[in-house]
Amino acid sequence: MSSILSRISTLLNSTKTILHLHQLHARIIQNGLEQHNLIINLFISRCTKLDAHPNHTTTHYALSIFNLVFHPNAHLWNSILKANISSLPITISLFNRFKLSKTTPDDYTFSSLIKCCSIHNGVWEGRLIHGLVVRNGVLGFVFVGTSLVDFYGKVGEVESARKVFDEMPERNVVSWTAMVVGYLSLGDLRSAQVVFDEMPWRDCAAPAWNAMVDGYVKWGDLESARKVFDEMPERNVVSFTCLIDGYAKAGDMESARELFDRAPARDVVAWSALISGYVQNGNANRAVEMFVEMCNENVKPDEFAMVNLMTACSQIGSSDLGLWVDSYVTRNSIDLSRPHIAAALIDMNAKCGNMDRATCLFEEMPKRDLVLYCSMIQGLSIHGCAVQAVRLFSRMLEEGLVPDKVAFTVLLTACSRAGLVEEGMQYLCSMKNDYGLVPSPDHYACIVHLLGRAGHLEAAYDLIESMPVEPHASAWGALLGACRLHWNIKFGEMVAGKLFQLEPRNPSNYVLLSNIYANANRWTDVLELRNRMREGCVRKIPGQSRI
DNA sequence: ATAGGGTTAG
Repeated sequence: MSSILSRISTLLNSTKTILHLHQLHARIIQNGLEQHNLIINLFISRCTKLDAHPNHTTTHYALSIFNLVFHPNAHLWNSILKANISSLPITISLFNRFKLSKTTPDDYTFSSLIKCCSIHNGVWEGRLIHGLVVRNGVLGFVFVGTSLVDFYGKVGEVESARKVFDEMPERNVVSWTAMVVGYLSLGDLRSAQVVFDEMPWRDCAAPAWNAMVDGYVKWGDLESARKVFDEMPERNVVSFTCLIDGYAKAGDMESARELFDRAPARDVVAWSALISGYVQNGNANRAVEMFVEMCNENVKPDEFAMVNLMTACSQIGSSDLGLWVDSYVTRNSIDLSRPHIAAALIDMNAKCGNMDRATCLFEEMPKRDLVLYCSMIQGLSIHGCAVQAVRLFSRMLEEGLVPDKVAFTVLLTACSRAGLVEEGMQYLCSMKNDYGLVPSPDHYACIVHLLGRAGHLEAAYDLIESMPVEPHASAWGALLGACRLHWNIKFGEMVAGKLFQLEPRNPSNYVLLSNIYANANRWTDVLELRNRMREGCVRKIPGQSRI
């Protein structure tokens, strides 16, 4: 008997696939061990380890086998709770069954339960379990106390976290770190720093140091982040990544790059911090180069890195590069069913001019959400298929999706590109009346552009004057562009006058008006404008014209 | 005799 037991447990340890699990399950039944707590426990633990990634088939499998055990012991109950930590309701109902059984929950039980509440933001459940922890006399266990500190920190009740922390009879590095992280997540940097400074064994608490660096970065205090970083006794990849990310977000790519070169190791996350920095700071070409370099150093890109690459390509807009990235994504079995990845891929194909591919991807999605629709509508509108874009918006409404501000910006831009005056005005009304959205200056600028291009300069002017929001320079700018389009001197002068007040240093406004004058052969006026431009140190930067 | 736990970058 004991030999079969040790054979099965050895086999379990080397189990890699679901097929192996099924074979072992058969063997367990053959030997009449379905009621054997230890074997079933090992089996369930193995299921949990194989279920690190989505589709919870092995978790369901584990649960079905657990349900056949008549008298599970506390170990087995704890294992099945841990296996189902990704679902709060299942965990709670299992725990209720556990309480009704003859066995009693222990410290292991409660730390799993609290962790589950903390993952799922179960504030109410967590408080309830805190009460049970006290009643069951397990509050003194370090793991239980630490889980509670972590839980209260995550749900934003840092005072409760502090209370548990202060009352803990025994604390270790992890407890202290959880307390620091709790303060940091609420932005209470001072309290975090105080706890961090009092922390014993601080030199061997890398996670706490990294959390401090990350916290200062997240709350915008790059200097303090740097200070903590420089004081660290030992820095690992994470430490470097936190700070690289901070510099990248602040637009200081030189410092980011310098740190990156100094990092002891470079994993995908470190590379991504730098690459996304280049993307966000408008240096898409550099981002693509870095991506290639990363691949050459045998660092395998994950989904996050791929989204960065696709965003960079969208900015560059090269059709060839877009096709290459598309085939790269497909070859490397990146999960296209995840909406944000599919959205990035569709957006990239659309911006790179590969509309057929974009349409194909869009139609083949099992489900289309708002973001996906917006990418597609924008793609069509960029490529002069604005009528189709507007039609797609209607289809989106038919599917029951509710448009937001971004959706309307995309839609109104499409209308203005296609010269759909009536539709545009209707959608602006619908936005206010049907969806309760307040049009932003950008939305108004779209409509002004639309009216202006169609030659309704007066209507556009009236719209700007009647805007409930502060008229943004972009609305006036759109109108001035329209005045140039129709060579209208009267409106042009009036609008330009407003713009010279709003943004006296923007050269395109001067250039537009001077074009209008030139067209009417009013060369004295052109000359006078040139002088005004020079006096105000306004210089036209080549390629920055607004039209 | 035997099994299981809390913190950590994008």
